[in-house]
Amino acid sequence: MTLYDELVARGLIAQVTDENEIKELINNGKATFYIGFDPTADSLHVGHFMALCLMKRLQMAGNKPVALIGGGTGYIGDPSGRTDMRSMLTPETIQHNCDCFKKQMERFIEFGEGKAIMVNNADWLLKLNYIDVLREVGACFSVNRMLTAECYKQRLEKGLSFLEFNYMIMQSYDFYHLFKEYGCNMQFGGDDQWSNMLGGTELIRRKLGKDAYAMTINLLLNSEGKKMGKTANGAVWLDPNKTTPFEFYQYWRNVGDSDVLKCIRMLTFLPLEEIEKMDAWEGSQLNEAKDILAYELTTLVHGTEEADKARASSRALFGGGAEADMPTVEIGNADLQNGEADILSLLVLAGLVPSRSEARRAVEQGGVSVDGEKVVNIKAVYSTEKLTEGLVLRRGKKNYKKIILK
RNA sequence: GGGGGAAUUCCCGAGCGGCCAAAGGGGGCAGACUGUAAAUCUGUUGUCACUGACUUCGGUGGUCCGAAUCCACCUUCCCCCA
Repeated sequence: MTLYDELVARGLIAQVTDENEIKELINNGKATFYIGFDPTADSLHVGHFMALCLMKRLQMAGNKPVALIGGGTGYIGDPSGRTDMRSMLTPETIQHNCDCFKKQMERFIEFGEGKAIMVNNADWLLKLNYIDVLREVGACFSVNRMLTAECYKQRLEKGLSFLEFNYMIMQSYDFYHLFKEYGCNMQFGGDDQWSNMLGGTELIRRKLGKDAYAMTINLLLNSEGKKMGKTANGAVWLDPNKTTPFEFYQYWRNVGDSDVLKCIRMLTFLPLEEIEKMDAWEGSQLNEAKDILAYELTTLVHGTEEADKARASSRALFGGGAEADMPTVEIGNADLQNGEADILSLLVLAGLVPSRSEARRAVEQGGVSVDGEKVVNIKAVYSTEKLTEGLVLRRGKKNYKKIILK
């Protein structure tokens, strides 16, 4: 099976500019391609992870990856797929985010001589001269055409600043620049990038009379059409300090039935034959598939050791086994009153609830247990002795913390 | 530059000068049912010393016994005309 066919089989490919030419290039390791990452946060997330995996797959097939960090485009903010304006980032934040991205990417992709290269578009975008750009590049773009691009359409209703309107031109300029500098002939990205990417191929054609290609991968959507990799508290991050390996594992362990196989196909490197077998699974058997998905991804992102720990904790908690590797919170005597602590304080100290009011509600609604026993009395107190031994607090079905007095 | 409108609790969005911690929906959380899934049903969703008190309705002052509701100024956003 060729690389291209595999990408199709995994459901990754969304749109391509010239299927035959792209097949020819990537299947034979002849592509030098780039994927851009704008430093909008201090950690990569699942969407970036998909792009990095794609990069890896192509690299394994002999293609040359260029990872572009958007230190320059970060100053503008991509309006694609957004209904509101992005808040402007300060230069310091952008720099910091770029550094974070760089570190994380190095874990997934091999950079160096003859391998992947990393570039930052700040290096060429920031020193552009406005008038020069207008004459050289601006002349190649038709505002009429740009306005019909999908990414601007919805913003025409809500308002689009001139700053953001220029994003497409900057991204196109990147492609043009990389084409000239590194012979970069392809650009990949999320499907929301399609119009921006076409801008680049178009610019290259106009300026240089040469062909370059673009290909987008499907965004990871759940069966309801919502973007995956998001929780109520924000994104699922790759940075273990922002999303712990356990939380990361749990996110994937808890995906909906209808999304498991799709996720395995798109996000893991498991052979397709193996995935085909799982396709027949139904009902509670899918739990096994979810376990595989969670374990595979946690391994890819955090390494085998962390994945093993996360899986062990998860099984212990939900399988009723031992309390292995439970997140633990230490408290001191200063947190006690008269040598004891009441349940509400403990819940707050453990970080299981944000306030005493929430703690009260949780207890009143029967959602709290200590060492496996449901707590109904909001005035329940625990002695120094018990606390020294450690208590396992639980709020709801999925939130556990061990609390211990030091 | 001229004219008009809007800013409400996580989001959307009601809100008569007292009965407003503020309708309704979404989302979140908890419970039941389950497979750590989905769907459904129920409760809950500012804080605390919790049958009471305190702090919230863009900001600052003011009117009033009393203001999210009235007035002034400021800030921000949107729309129409140029």
